[in-house]
Amino acid sequence: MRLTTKGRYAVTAMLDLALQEGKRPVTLQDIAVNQEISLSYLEQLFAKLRKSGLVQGTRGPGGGYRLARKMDAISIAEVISAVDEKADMTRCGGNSDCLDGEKCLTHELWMELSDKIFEFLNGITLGELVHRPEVIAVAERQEAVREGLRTGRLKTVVVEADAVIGSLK
Amino acid sequence: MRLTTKGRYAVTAMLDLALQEGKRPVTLQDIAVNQEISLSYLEQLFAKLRKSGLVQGTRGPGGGYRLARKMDAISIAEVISAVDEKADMTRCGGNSDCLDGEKCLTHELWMELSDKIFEFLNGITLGELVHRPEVIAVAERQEAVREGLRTGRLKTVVVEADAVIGSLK
DNA sequence: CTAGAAACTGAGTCTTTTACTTGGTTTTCA
DNA sequence: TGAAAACCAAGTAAAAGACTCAGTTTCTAG
Repeated sequence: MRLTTKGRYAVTAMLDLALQEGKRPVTLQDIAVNQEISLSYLEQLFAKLRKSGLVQGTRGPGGGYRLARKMDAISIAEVISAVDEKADMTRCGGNSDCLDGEKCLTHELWMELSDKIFEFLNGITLGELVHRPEVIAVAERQEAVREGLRTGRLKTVVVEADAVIGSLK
Repeated sequence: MRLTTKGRYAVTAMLDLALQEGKRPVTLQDIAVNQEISLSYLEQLFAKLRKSGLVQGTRGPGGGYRLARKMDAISIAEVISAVDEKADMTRCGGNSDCLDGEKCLTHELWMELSDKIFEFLNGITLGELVHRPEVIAVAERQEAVREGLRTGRLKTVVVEADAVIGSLK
């Protein structure tokens, strides 16, 4: 899971689409002006977004792009990994075939972290960002749960978490 | 908060130090061999880590690097931002002085996400990664639960996430 | 029915970042 | 005192990022 300005461009562009949901499709020209980014570069990014099934384009005048799914069903992780080159972040391909104990241990630890980051971003949707008050609240509670686990206040936290979960239903 | 292979190098190198805590200081030569990365590049990364007060080097034979603080007091976010050029991810400098409403709205949303990611990585320490992988596992389950509750698809979510992760490797 | 608006495509270039190379100096230990 | 290590700085090669140009297709508004 890489995280660069390229991913940012993709996410903000997708947010642009989300914000115009319901209206006419959004042209890349519009986004290019909004984000101060070249039209052609955007076209390249959107080619990838389209191939990943996140976005749907219609040609001709009055055309443009729309989200292919509801914004609540599109996660940040999906958007970012759509435009990222999936370079091997471990150099041992995650195959754990670098038998040099020490080396592969750190690789394993890294991948654990990497997965965690992915899960985190996979748990946030465009919809949440757009309707943000709840996002922050939920995310903060989530953080509190984790924090509690680390510091050893396990039981109270679980109780709190249950309360939170209850309130979500 | 950027996240590239450079950040990965820094984090895994710090993990190397953490794993050797208590023993003799670790030489960059060792890390270079472990991580299959050039010595001089490592030196550059460690220059930044040292300037950020994360690491402490001792010269001469028998010398090397140690963590400057306890591993539980060093967060992943600190490590990554130590080696990252803090390029402006928003292009409006976060000053919200790009008055073009639409444009700055997406910037604001992005920064909200960006802050969230930082907080997330700031809440994970080297010590956690080294000592308590269980905690992270638990946190992952938590995330999956939350996701499931929101979308109503409880069981399938974990499976899907696994599939996505798999396709990235 | 047609002119133009948009999505699509691909090749090539410039820029920035990443990663490495080289060739040092200092410090400290054995 | 010689070697092992951290430190330092300048330059280069390679990769990724961002853009330019030059088109073609598709469709719709007029």
